[in-house]
Amino acid sequence: MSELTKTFEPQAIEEKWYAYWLEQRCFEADPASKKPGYSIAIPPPNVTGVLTLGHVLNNTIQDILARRARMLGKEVFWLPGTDHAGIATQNVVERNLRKEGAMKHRDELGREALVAKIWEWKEKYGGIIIQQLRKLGASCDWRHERFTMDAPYSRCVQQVFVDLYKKGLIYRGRRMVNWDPSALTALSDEEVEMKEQNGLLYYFKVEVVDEPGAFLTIATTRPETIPGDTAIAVNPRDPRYAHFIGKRARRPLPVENKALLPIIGDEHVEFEFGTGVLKVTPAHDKADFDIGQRHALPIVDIMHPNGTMNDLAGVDLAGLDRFEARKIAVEKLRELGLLEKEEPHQNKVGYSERAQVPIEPRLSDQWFLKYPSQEAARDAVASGSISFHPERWAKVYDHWMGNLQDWCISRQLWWGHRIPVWTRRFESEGEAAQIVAAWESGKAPYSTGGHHAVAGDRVIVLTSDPADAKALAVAGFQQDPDVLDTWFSSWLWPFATMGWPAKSEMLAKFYPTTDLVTGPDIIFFWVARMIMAGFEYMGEMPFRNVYFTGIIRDKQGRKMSKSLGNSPDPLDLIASYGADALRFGVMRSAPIGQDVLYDEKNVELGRNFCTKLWNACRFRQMHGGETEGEIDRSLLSSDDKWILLRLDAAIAEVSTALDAYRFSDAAAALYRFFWSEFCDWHLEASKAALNGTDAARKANTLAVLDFVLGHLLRLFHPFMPFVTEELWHGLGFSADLPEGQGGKTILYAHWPKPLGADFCEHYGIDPSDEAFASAKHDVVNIGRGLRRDFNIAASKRVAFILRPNAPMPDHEAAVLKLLLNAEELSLVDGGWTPPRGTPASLTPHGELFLPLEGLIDAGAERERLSKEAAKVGQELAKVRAKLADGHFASKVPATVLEEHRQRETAWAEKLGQIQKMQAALTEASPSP
RNA sequence: GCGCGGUUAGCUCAGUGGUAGAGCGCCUGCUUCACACGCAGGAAGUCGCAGGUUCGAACCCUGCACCGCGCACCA
Repeated sequence: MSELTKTFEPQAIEEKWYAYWLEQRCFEADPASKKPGYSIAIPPPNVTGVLTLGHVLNNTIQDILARRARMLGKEVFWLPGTDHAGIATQNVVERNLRKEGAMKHRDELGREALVAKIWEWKEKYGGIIIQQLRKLGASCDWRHERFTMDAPYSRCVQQVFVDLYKKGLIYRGRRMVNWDPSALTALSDEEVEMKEQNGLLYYFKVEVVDEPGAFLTIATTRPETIPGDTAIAVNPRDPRYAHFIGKRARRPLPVENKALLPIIGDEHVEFEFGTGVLKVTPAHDKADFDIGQRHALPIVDIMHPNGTMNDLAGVDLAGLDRFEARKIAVEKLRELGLLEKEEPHQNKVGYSERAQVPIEPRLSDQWFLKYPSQEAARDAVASGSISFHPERWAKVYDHWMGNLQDWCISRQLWWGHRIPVWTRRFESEGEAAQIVAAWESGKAPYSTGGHHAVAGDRVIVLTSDPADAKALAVAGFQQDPDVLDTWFSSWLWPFATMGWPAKSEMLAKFYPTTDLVTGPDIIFFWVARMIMAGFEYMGEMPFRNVYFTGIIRDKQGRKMSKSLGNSPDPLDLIASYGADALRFGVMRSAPIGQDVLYDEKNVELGRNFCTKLWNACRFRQMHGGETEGEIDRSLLSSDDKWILLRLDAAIAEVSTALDAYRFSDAAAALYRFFWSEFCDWHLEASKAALNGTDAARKANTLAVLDFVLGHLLRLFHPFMPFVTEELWHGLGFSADLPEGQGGKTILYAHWPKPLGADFCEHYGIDPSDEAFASAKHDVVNIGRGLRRDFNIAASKRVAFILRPNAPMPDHEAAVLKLLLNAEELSLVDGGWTPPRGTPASLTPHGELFLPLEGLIDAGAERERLSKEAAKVGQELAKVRAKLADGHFASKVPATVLEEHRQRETAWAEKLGQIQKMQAALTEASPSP
């Protein structure tokens, strides 16, 4: 037991204990343990990332879950790691290389050199966020840190690709995809964010050449794509236009190629929108592409991949950016006299989630996946086998699962898992078949587990074995240049990190994981896909519970962002307030299922709270004595019993809240119990005995304090690991405990159980004891109220007189005296009459008087009493009115009726008392 | 358009049928021997609006308004 310093300095103890925990190997999970397993796989942060408040929220929750599970006797495995985050990481490194002048464009470096540069960068900076998590106190098993591009992990990814291909679920196809013209890659539907745009709707007319003099007016938001139009469509049921179907119209742009377009009928066209006439651009719009397919229309692609117009767009537009081209196209239409009007129009445009540029629908060859194990994945959540918190996200999940679109998994990037597909074109189909036949009877240029297929004169080989690459190259095969969507690797996270495809002992012990803590924004990207992968490859769900955090916003409710500068650095906050303060502050303000409005005030509150805890423990320590002495039931005061009952309630409340993932409720319960109940009442009350002369009573009071603190520190530990560990040792709680139960560290101290009936019986604690102590609190509050009403400074020590309803033991009265800051508290019997006009108030323990020794201000007392009488009279009238209502008396449940009657009695008694005092006052000094 | 949240004190939020709550902020007093990162007090709310159910509604039902977020191929 070392002496606690006067002020709490978090920085010193944080470092000390984290090092201690690592050295003692406290976070290391043993798959051979007999204890029940508990596991969490961290949502791997982007390897380029730095810690944000979002990470703080997310990882604090995981740490609370992990630490509590440890205290509950589980074998805990919290798996840490990072994600290679394809586009984001490649962007960051490319930007840095350009800034350094190392390159202007990635083509200068070439694929291999750039990827090498990114690895270099990753080795140098990729550990930052991991180090930061340690500062926060995260109790991860660092021996198992994983990265989604570790060699074994990469192999898992490619093996899954090969397997899904063999199952016919992965295919290559020429389809409309979401094209990011800035990153020059395809994206999945989920990576496209729809944004409201204030744009213009342009009305222009086209001449119907087969009906001289007839024109059709078309409304479009994208006039720059006119050169790519290959038809005009109307709804065949539209009487205005049906008769034009089959005729031809002249496309106005490009001016040098005014092609004739067929007018076709298609149900897709809405009557009401615009003019009801649609220009069809199969190469640049998904819906138009579908129409094109239905009508076998040609596809004219008028754009380069980077979003600039190509030669097919015509001389006026070629080379221009698509938005610049829009302006020019409009000008041209105006010059041609074909532009009728333009009107403001609000529409939604897909943006690349990352690059924040508008997506261009583009026809390209990509790899697609039909999701596996859809049914099992959907059922698991619908049936509650996997439970979502808050539950409402299950509905969102279910809706998405019911409308699954094939997943575009190829990306035209360099950083990521290379698609494990090699192809070679042969002279003829015959030669291809011959080669393959030779492989089938002899030696193929790839290892077992690989797979090949023939498509005409092309032979395709899939293999996940990195050693095969050379052999295939020698055999003249070329690997697909694309990489896989990052999420195609992260969806394997819960098992690819634990040794899969081997049947590892980690998997046996810790799969499925227990809890997943993540944001609802990646419910489709990650959560849903992990569930499908889990069922497909492990035959089982990847996790049992999913807790969705809110999003951290600033005080004004805006998302945190670098550009707004409203995103504080958690490390700065830890430096100035301490990690425990940050954790507790954030958790206290993060209600389940709601966004968190971040305010530094919350961290300040956390800091104040840690300091208060520190000082309460110092207070205990300053009174010396033995740690955790025997509690003698015969010496328990009502305050002791009260705080034990409150502790019991707090244990239950905190445990229930944590079981239900209601972290802010648990934090609030801890706050209330410690501050309002323990410090404000019990600690203050205990001073009577601690500063008294009765040594036995003092020792017993300390024993109770220790009992409560010992439980309190354990309840707090998951929220505030550092300060609780320091105090645990500082107060000597670790001294007598076995190593695995709190002796070495509070980490393994048992999570408190509700005290229970046996405990209460053993110590002679009865629920009525709680009432007795609460009644004492009332006496104190009323006494302080009297002081206030008569303007007696809190520091001025006055005498109080109590006429108790029942005998009041000396040690109980001593507490009242102390809390009233009274010079003296005299107990008088029923026969005693106060000097006339003495301020008095009825308390649950009897009448309390404040004798003012001739200083009575009769006017003030009269005023006070009449104010109080009015208030009490009002309450009494309210409850009487209810009771007088016949409906009420006849319909209300007996308990409620009884409660109202008691209330009536209480108010009536109170009023009678006040009236008696008023009468006494009048006798003393008749009102003027 | 459909769906999901939300609307309670100046701010952030608890409160799911029976006497409106907490933290912060504000105001007053206090350096009282653990803590001024503190202590003791105080002011402050027609519980978004309108109906309905009920003896009784912040709470249940219906409708509406406003805020936020998803989903959806109206160009």
